[in-house]
Amino acid sequence: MNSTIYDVSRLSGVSIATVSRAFSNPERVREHTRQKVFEAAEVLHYSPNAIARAMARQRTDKIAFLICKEGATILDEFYARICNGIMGESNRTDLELVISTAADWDLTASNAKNKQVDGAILGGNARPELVSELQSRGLAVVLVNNRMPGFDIPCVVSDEYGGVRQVLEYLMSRGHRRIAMLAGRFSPYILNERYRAFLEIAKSHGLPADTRAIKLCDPTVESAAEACRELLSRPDRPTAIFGTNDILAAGAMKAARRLGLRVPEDVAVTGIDDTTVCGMLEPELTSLRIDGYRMGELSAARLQALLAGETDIPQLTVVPTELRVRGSA
Amino acid sequence: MNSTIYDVSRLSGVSIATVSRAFSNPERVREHTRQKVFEAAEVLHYSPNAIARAMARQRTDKIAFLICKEGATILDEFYARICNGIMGESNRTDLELVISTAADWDLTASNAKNKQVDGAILGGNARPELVSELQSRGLAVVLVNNRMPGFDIPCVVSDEYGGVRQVLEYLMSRGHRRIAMLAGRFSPYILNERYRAFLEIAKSHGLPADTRAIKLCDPTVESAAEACRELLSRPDRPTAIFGTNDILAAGAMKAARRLGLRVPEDVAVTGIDDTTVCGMLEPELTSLRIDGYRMGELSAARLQALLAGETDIPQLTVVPTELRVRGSA
DNA sequence: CCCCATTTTGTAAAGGCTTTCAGAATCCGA
DNA sequence: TCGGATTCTGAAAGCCTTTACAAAATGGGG
Repeated sequence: MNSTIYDVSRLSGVSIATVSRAFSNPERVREHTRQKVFEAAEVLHYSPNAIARAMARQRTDKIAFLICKEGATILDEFYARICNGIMGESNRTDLELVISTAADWDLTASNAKNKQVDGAILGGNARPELVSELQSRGLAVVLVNNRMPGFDIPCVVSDEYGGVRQVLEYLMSRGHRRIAMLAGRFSPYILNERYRAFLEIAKSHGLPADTRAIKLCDPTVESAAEACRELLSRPDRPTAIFGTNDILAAGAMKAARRLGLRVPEDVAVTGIDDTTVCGMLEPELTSLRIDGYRMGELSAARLQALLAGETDIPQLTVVPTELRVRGSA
Repeated sequence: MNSTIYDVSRLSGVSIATVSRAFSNPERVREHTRQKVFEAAEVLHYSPNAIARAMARQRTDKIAFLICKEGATILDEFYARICNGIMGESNRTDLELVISTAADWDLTASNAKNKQVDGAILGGNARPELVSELQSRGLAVVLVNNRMPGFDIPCVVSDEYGGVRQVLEYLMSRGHRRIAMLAGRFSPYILNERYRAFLEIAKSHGLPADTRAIKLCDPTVESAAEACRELLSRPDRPTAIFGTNDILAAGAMKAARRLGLRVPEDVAVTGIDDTTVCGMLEPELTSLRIDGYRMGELSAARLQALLAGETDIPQLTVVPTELRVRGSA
């Protein structure tokens, strides 16, 4: 069906070894010969068979993006952005990408083995055992939106601490002093970073921010609305609610409206992620942009570097955030 | 590193051919022998090498999902759902999935050739030439959320006509007579289906629905809000706005609010897709659920059937819709 | 014009599995 | 117990590249 290296060899009058080199190590074949080879290839519509190549090279040029997150997947806009970034970068470096959920890989070890990939990017709350398992199998591994102390592994994260500061300083600049954080139970890493940052920064600015100022809730609109109702019913009602993502912030806005409070006049609301929903809410939601696309790109680049055997790969890459001010705060 | 079929052969005392059969055609090897093989495999942590298998079989068990849509990708929640469905199904049937945008495949034919896949699912507005190209290359092709008359190809779509009817009949049951459709410039197929359905159904129910009742806009919140402003400023203002997706509906709600109109009292609003944003809007958005996940599953199943050489594969599969009534209408 | 150092090219052996074909083992009825 | 029909198993030929290793060609300097 498709022509092979032999066909090209025959037509161009050189050996298959030379054809092979013309394609994968052009500089190792003389200009004139290379020309002939490419012409023949052109005529025959030849292009190297990736499978055979993988077979011979013992390398697939294929990587996996594993989303380690209960329930959610690519449906989470933030992860979809990361995914997009990975796709962009891997496309650029000619790596093939397979996307999967960690669950799929955990279930059947055999399955995991079958998907022959050279490396994997683990997004979110990856289990350390999974990392060990993969590394011990000789795979290159990179973490995105997570860190794993004690592991020798490149991580790509956003500047959670700085981001929280941006939000808080903005709110303070608008005169807010009673600021509450509505924290979703996300992956431990993210939850912890934002929680800690909030307390530290609030404290350092002399805000009355003990742990009572932080309210945990499940990562759904309803749970957030419910939790926020409680917050807004306190005698010393907060003047600003800082949702740790846009969904929670939307829940906060709902709660406010149900209580007859106006946003942002009576209570300001901010989110994190800057998802598309921000522009659909009324008022539009002020949100901290986390550059998921860039995080994806960078993690793919790190993995690529790992595969290329580069040394001195940064163990930690931090992507800056940016506050997008809109009507809600 | 990894053990091979030879290791298993040696340890179990049978030939590699038998080991191979034990794994891919278990019924063709005697119970007793099979047992021995599996035990040895267990001990050696052997599992067949997918690359080598693909090489020998001349088949990759790998399929591609191509999103044919300018700009948007997996970031579009609806497509993410389709994608999820495809992932679920292909996981079930042990097919590997690569996700890509049509743009990536168009750019370099060579590239497309390199990704050796057995088949492809084209989502959205695929170019007929791309289909011909792929089919002529011997790939199995399936269309999802699109149809292509004149092509011999299975298509999986949602019941656009029925869905539009559900929405209109619901609105009419609530007493609405002046209903306007806010139609986004999506893929020609979808736009046309919804447009036509609206006109036919409205007409058949004696609604004053000429083409003036349909307003086209770009698929963004702002464009929708702008278009809707015009609709709502007419002397015979519509009492209901039927957005052809949730983003447009959100835009309609914005426009209404800007004009001081209450939703749903002064103007009812409905959307399509039932995306997560519905629950975040205030009031919550009544929307027509299109089962993207199911569409994905079914298209993967069709592709699988095609690959399995099955005959009598339905050329058209229609997935039913369901109206989710919430506060906005 | 020869010789040695360099490039360039070719030969042949993997790489791990599937599958055809033929021979070996097994089963069944008589 | 024997013959023939079945079912199992094994040897070997691919599948398409890459890559030592070795041979051939090329280029310069003397």
